[in-house]
Amino acid sequence: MRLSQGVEWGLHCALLLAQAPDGLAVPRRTLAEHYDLPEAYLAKQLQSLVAAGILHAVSGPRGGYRLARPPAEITVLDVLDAVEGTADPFVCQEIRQRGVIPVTPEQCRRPCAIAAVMTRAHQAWRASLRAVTLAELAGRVPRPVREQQRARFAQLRQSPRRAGGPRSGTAAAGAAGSAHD
Amino acid sequence: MRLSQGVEWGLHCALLLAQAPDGLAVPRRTLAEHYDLPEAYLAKQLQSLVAAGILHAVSGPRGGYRLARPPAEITVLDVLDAVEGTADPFVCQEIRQRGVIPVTPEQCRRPCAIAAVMTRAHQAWRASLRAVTLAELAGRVPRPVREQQRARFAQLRQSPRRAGGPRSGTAAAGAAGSAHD
DNA sequence: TAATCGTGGATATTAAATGTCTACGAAGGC
DNA sequence: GCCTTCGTAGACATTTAATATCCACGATTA
Repeated sequence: MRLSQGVEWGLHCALLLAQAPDGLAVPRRTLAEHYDLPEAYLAKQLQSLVAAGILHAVSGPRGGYRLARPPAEITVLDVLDAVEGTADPFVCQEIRQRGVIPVTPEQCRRPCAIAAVMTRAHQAWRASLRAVTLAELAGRVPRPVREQQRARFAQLRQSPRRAGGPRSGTAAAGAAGSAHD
Repeated sequence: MRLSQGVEWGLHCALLLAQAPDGLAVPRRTLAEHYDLPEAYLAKQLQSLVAAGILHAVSGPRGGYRLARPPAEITVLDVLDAVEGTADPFVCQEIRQRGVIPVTPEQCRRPCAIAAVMTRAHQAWRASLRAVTLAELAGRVPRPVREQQRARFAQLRQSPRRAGGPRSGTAAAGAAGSAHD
């Protein structure tokens, strides 16, 4: 059992957008560069978040992605459900009914105890993720990291192209110990 | 994210063994027929349970599998860990450190909040599974199903071969509404 | 000694995750 | 109106894991 990469990508991108000023749209390329992710594949993951109503996509110049609602109203579970789906990782195949001597459907009115236990565990997992919002996560971002991001967003507002700034000029400064999250 | 079939197989087989009398060993073929599972692949899953110290394998004629310890001392989590491993389904790739402006390792002394949230959820999931033992699950098996199994185990003790009994003779009776779990 | 078992490894098959590419439509600036 | 910057949608290719099968081998018992 393993969660796809899209979960980490989606959570980090959503968390980054949660720290963007008001309604600023962040282009996909900027997000991809920020975390060194394949832009084309990231597009797929972000589409899921848009379809789920977590992100809002803006077309055209100065376009990009922004949160569809306040960070305090988006839980980690919301992002998980959008990227991974809401299905229980345990899929009961009812092998009780398949054997040499199959259980009759009447005896299966109540789902088998095993499936019940697995479902309860899944609910506990979901409840834990539902208890945390993007706003709370944003509050835990270290101050220096947050300020670095603020500068990045400012750049974005001024020059619509090459959101990371001139690559050659900032290479030295970037390697000197800047931070993001 | 999805759990492998082996989880359901392992849980059902362990639950069945939990209902077997004292130290009776149940051959793999019997288990496979009981749930209509591919015997060769089931062997792989059972090996994991043996390696984890949950099952004990007995070689030779009258051999098979039995629980390595009392059902009350085997939790659902034990089986899950044996079959699926104990790894967190969320693997943090620390994409914070990979971007155009990487976060310095010093700023990552504390694991990123996102990973922390995911880990906590995983712990909640595990705690939920750890709270249930095979003995408790066995107690929830319907009475008629349990008695059917008792008869099956008795057959096993008497005739070492063809644990399911003569296939042709029991076909009609088997379809008439017998039960197992 | 022969028959019944489980073990371990090699191998094939299938499904899903991962990643890329291209044509297209939407929206703003000139 | 036209062009550029964007996201969208779908068709692919690639990689990895799950699923499954098979066989030679050792252990055990009648």
